[in-house]
Amino acid sequence: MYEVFLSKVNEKVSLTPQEEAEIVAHLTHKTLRKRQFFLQEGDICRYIALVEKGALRTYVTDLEGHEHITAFALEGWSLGDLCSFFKEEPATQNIEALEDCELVLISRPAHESLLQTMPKYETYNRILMTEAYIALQKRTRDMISLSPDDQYKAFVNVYPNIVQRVPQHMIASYLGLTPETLSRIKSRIAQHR
Amino acid sequence: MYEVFLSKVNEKVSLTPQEEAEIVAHLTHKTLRKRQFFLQEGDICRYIALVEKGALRTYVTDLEGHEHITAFALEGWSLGDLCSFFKEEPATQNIEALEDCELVLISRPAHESLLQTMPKYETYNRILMTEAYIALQKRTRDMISLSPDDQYKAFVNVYPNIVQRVPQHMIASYLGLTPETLSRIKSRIAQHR
DNA sequence: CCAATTTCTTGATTCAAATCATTGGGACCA
DNA sequence: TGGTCCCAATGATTTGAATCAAGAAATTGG
Repeated sequence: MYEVFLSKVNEKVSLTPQEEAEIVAHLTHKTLRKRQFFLQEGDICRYIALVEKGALRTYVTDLEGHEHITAFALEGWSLGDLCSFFKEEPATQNIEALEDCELVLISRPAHESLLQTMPKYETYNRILMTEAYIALQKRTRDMISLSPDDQYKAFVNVYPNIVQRVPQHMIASYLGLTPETLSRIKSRIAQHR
Repeated sequence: MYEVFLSKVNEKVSLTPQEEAEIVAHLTHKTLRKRQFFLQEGDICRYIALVEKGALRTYVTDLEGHEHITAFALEGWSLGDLCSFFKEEPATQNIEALEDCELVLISRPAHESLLQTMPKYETYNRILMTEAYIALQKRTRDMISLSPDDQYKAFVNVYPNIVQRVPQHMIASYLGLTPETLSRIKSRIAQHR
């Protein structure tokens, strides 16, 4: 039931069976139906989730009430409003299931406890955060320096599986475009080959 | 000479004098003249820097050769192309001094050595990366959801000291605008009060 | 299986920012 | 002192994406 989580940790630091058991003892499990929310703006994010199965989207709402998707998450990806989780402030992000989902959760107390008692867990988190930062920096760079066409091409290359599973207008939202513009970009790209 | 670095670490984990000495033994010092580069695209980023004094900008170059500033750094801020630093790949970022600078450097071997031998250093890094990730996420959210006017206002509120020290066209570049547009935004904001 | 809803595409129009172009103000220096 | 360079401000024009609008295709649910 917690294989995906453990295999993620084992990718970075190798755990003994005892350590695996210790971690599992701190985890809980949750299922979500399509369109259910894992987190809503204004609530406090009490858990970080890892996706065992399914797909979700994270989005924020701007002053005019428009939604902007900031992230997708598929199997093996982590989720949560870190700012809200660590500072116990109201979340600014919404996280919604796009398909029926199986999640593994870790609460703040469980997280802190593991950090205290298991150096490998802290190492895992340091590496995880470093990689997440690098990935986000890369995405920010692409947003800034690529044309919409190239952004879409990059997106398709990096996340071909998401393109299959997520409606086009959500990908448009993620890329900061209207659905119409993305549609035109696609036909433009199709032309030039 | 290394007070700024040590005080940054001490903010997150409190060090004994011995630990402070151990860290300092792994650091080096560097001065940079205005317009000198700390890092150039294509080079491998061998050091992470902390700014003791001065100001720098990080920028990337797009396919058409246009520069896009992705970050500024003032006293107490950290710098470097993390992707290049950890993977020993050519850097995609350029880091240039905007004023004469004093930097404290840590090399990859020194960093790894401290991670191995000093749990507090690992804890410091985990917290640092987590905060950096949260801050970058916030910036990305603002880029996506705020109007250019609000983005500029937010920038001025968060970094009033940068506005003083950095030419306007660089702030425009950071915000993803042309200098002309930023100039108009400023006069628009001045009108409405 | 069919009706309802959602999703995608395509066209016409509008609008905001980029681009192009000019001006004026300092700073620095011979 | 006059000249050059750099920077900011402003005006005129162009351009590319958003918006508005409509219809076709696909999915969903009863």
